[in-house]
Amino acid sequence: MQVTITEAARRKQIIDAAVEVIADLGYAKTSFARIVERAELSSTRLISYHFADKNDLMMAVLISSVGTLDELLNARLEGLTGRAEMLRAYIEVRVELLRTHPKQLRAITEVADNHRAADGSPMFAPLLTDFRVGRMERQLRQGQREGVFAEFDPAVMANTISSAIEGVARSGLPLDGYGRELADLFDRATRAAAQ
Amino acid sequence: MQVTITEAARRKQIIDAAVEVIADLGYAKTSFARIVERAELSSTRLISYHFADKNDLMMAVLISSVGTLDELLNARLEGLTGRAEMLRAYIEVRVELLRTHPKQLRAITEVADNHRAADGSPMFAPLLTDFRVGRMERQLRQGQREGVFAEFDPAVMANTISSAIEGVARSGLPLDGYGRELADLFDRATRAAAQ
Amino acid sequence: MQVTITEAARRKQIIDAAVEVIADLGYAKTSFARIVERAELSSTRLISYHFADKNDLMMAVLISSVGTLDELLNARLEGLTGRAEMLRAYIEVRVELLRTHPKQLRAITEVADNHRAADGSPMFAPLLTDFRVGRMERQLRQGQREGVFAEFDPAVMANTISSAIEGVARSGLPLDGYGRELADLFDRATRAAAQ
Amino acid sequence: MQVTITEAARRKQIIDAAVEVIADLGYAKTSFARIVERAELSSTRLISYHFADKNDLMMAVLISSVGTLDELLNARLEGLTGRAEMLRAYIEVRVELLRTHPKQLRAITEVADNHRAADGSPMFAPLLTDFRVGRMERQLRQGQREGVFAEFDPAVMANTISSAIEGVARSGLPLDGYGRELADLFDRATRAAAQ
DNA sequence: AATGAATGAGCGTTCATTCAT
DNA sequence: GATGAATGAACGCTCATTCAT
Repeated sequence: MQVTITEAARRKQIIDAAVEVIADLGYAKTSFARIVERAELSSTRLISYHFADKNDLMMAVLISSVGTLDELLNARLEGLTGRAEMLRAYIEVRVELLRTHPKQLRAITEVADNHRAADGSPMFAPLLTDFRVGRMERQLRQGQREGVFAEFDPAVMANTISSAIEGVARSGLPLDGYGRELADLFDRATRAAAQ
Repeated sequence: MQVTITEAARRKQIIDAAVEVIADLGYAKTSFARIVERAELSSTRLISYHFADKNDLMMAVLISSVGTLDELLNARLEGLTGRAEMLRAYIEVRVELLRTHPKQLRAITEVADNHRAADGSPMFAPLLTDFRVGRMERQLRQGQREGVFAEFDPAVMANTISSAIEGVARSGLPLDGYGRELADLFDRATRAAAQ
Repeated sequence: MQVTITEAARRKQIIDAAVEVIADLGYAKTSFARIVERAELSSTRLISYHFADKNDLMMAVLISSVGTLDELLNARLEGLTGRAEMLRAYIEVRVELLRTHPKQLRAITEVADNHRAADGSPMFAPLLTDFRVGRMERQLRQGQREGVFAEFDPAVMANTISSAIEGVARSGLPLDGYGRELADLFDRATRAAAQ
Repeated sequence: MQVTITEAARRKQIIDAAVEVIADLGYAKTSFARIVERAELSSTRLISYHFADKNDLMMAVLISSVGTLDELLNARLEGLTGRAEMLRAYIEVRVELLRTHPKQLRAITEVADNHRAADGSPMFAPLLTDFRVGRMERQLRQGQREGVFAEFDPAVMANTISSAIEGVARSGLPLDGYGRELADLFDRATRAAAQ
């Protein structure tokens, strides 16, 4: 059961089509049939062949999209040292990703919000939230210790920043300037008084 | 043609069951069959009898939930005069509603985010967003004119506040103190320098 | 259970709406719901109240339409004596009815052709055909005895004339002149050689 | 994408069963369930697997039936040269087909007459009529130019012949001799005076 | 003379998945 | 590495009809 090059390419093709369908139609209207149309495959059988089940495919979509974006994000943030500087950069890059990778971002949200177990419990949302928010919370807490940031609940602040960024797409507002504006906003909200 | 008492009661029964199912299972897993189970009706036929189609039911769910919550919200905000005071109260009440009306709030989000036309375009989300955000944006703009609020983009700020509130549920954080913390956060982010 | 004026009026209202729906949508797409829309009634319940079942309504549609048209037809034919003259007039009037009563004619055809018992056997078609064709066949036979018509199978001729008239609507050809042309055609086909 | 042997056989099996059901029960009472019974398939799902939707199946029924019969018809008519001779042969063969292929003929009529778009407009009838009648009209017109046929409106005559043939089945009359009788009839109706 | 409320059965269609090559 | 063929279950929706006033 070795993974050949073709196998990997096929999986990527299917995942990419799934990302597009999810971004365009939303999770609820996404089906194997729609993905097959988008990827111009012969039948849904091919998806079942390469992925154990729908859950497996959705996980792959999530891993692929999150992986791609986190890699870009990390590349853009490396080398930054100051906490406030990092926060600003993080927000601006996240908003910038909306312009360069809107489909992946939509797909991540759709899958995380809507993919559930049979009993209705969300499968990926908690992990994803922990992943994103947990990291930021630690940064904020460290910044408070360093005296860069004011007193506030780091968990609430981290979650608020995360939600604010997710909310950018929903707003339909023009993206130019949005990142800077948002960075300014959270700078005011976090900055220690006598910086 | 005219709405009888029995008819209204049945509709309410179905809508309430729908709200619960949507809140518990999410929009994608909600079906007439699940609603029938929850409401202990005889068959899905009864839903089709009282609502033209799925779209009609979802609209009713939205109108019912938004109406209930907005009524409560307005009751709690009336009599407040200062812009900053109003903003604080708005945020705290919205968070408080999460404790008292979690199902309605979840249902609103689920339906607004996921109910779409056949081509995938959202049907209710834009209206709902305009409604909520537009009102707040006008308040912020007025506050800036009055010198209560600092310089910032009111559209971005309104959208950020709205997103932040919607993100509370997702966080899974304890609600006590969350409202106050969030109010403090946006107070710092909006307040004019000469406080 | 006396038949009041209102009762009769209501039945007529429903029958007329049914005729229109059948003519417009065809028998297969006709339902109580569509008739209710057309007649602007409150619910299908009203149809079930005035007619025992679908079969009863369809019978009423047929009786009403056939009755109306036969009355007109007979009025136009009375006083004619010559067999050939009568045949010509019959054909021309039948074609003329297409212009003045297209809906009734379509409804008759639709119901006669498509309304069936549960086992698929037609319910009205044979009677209607017998009624129309039988009468004409007797006229033709009499004309042959009188030496006005040539030798031909009267049953086949009667059925052919009937079919030809029914086929006018299907042709989509302009009606002016069609009746005369058809009358000429069957005059040539029936006329004795040395008239 | 490509049509396999099994696929073609299955489609044929379903189409043939559909033809029988339509011929026996009529279009309005035909459903996937009835076809499944006739073809002894496992479930209606199998029909949906092989045909995009009901419309697709009906089109296939029409194409299959019309194709089969036209092939037979053309084979029987080839080699004939005289216009009058051709007309006679055409009519007689069409009537003969009623004996050998009654189900296909009924199915064609049922589908053409009753299959409609959502708004009630017929989907196949106009094309089918044009196809059949148009061809005959051209033959008649040519015959007139050649002096074989008398003066008459070729469009009306073509439509009348077509209707007369369609009306044979409806008559319930014995078929032996019917074809010849009908051919004689239209021979008299079309033949030029100087025969 | 009419209505409100409800219903069982059936419709065509779509879902992700599986068997057998 | 891929496919053809098929499937059980569920979907939202419409049908004519009935019960109880």
